[in-house]
Amino acid sequence: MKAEWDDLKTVLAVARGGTLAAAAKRLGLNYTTVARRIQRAEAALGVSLFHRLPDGYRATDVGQLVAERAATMDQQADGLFRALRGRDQTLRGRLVLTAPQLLIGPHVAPVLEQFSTLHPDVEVLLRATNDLLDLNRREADLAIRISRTPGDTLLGLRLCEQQAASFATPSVAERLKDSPNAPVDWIVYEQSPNVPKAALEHFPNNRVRMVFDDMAAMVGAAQAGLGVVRMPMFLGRASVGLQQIPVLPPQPYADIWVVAHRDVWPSAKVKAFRDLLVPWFKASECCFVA
Amino acid sequence: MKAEWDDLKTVLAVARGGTLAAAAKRLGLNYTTVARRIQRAEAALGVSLFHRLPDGYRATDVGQLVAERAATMDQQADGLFRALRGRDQTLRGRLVLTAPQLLIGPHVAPVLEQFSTLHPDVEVLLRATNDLLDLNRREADLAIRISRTPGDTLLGLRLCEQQAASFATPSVAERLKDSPNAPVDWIVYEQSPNVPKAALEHFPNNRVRMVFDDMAAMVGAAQAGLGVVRMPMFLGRASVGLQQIPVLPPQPYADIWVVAHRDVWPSAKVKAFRDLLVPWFKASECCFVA
DNA sequence: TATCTCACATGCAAAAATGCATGCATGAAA
DNA sequence: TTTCATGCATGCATTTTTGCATGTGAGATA
Repeated sequence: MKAEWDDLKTVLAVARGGTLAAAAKRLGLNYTTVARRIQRAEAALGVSLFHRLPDGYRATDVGQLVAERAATMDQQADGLFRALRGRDQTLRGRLVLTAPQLLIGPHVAPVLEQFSTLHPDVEVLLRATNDLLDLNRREADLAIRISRTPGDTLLGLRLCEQQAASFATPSVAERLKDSPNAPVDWIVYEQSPNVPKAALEHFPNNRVRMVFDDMAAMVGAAQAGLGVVRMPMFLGRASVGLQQIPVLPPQPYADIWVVAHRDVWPSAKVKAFRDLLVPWFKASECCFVA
Repeated sequence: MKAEWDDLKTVLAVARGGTLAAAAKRLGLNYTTVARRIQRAEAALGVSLFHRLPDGYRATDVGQLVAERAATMDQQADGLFRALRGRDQTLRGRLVLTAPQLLIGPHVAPVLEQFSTLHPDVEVLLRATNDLLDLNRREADLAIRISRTPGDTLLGLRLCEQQAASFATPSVAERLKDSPNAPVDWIVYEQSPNVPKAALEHFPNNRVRMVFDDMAAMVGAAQAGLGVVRMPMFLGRASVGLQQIPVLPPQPYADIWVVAHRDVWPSAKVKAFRDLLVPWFKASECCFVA
């Protein structure tokens, strides 16, 4: 009959995670604690909320109902925390950023250094991932994304346009120049697993040699001389041992955006970071296009 | 960075109550605990939520914001708990009723006895008050009310119509009969502090002798011979030492309703109680009208 | 069949939250 | 002025909650 809201939150986490361990991880608790909170909630409500299965907890009908309501409470709480971050005008405390791994080294790190020098009391936490972290759930305050759409509830600024081209080792380039009709070996990205159409114009003899699901690995494969990779200009130029080859003429690629939830956008820390990021990318625009 | 939802709930309670003690009472906690939760919330959010004033806690702007969001979370939680009660099909556990004090003795108690005999595993908690308990907030499952409107989000059944009339002691009645033109002394209710208009037709010589804010006290005053009281038929008839007098002919009075929140309405316990209550009032309708 | 992993239950010790008693400040009443 | 009531802060003992270590059972793998 006592602490109820936190128990509801716990029920939601277990319903979402499917196991005690997953829920505990998300909540930052030990799974034992989660198990006991579920027990307590069930005792307090007088109903069973989960089926105990060998491979985890599955919500009962009632559990589902509770989880749904708790989910809307969760949205409210998220909205509140976002609003609080948004009106935070201090330049102290933590700022959570996320950016694609491959963009960070060459083009974000310098901004990070500037920022931390200018605002030494801000602790920057950088999540380097291609996953789209949920800015609604405050998984990050600010995201740098390579994408054609900034999002729905999000605000964004386009940092710069981008182009993609074909890159390979000098030896591969040499071979291509010597025998233009020899087949071109491609290493392609899982999400667009075909030879780019524009390549077919001048080099009709193409074939897919490998399909990768990770761009960093593709860079490595290209560096090892396994074939040609279509990648953003900035990446090919920043990868030692690779050079642009004329198989694929420079073509439009998804732009680079900085986005944040509209609630969080006005926060001083977020604004301060944007204020460094935007001119930096404007200045280095030439790295991204031919 | 840990337990947050319960702290939000606490912030809401303090913002509503104005003092730690009031919030603690509502939450069923010691006020010390409430104070510490507020501290914790302020530390976690890094902002001040309340002004510490000599006469209590007053929310800051941010505190207000937090309280508002927490209020909508609270509504969600209430909705959830109501939904859970509504789908509870057991005839065990607690059932919370509320009814006007004066109606309980003569006309609700017999139903209570029937009910507890039929369903011995249900623990009935009766809140005897004229306050309109908030059925949205689950202050009661089921309410018996004397009112012209069942409410907005509530469902209701009209148990019976009612009439009011004038009552006094036999000696007062005697005096009236002997000298019809002598002034009639009224004890009136604060909420309609005038002599009923219908009384003026046959007895033009009326005056307000006293104004009371409590109907039970008015019954007592009438029994002590202080004057004439307009009251519901059932009450006058059930009060020893009082008799109906012809000053005020029977006139319509607010009906008696049984109401519950629409979410809670289908609960087995609520339904079982209604199923006894409705026929009982139908059978005793004659007590309420002339 | 033996072994490994995963998910969970349970007992116990550490950590945290809670309640109580006491003391202080303010404003109202005697 | 003194006294009382209200509202809150703080120190300390108790209760509750939490985390860790260990053990169990189901299913996959060798």
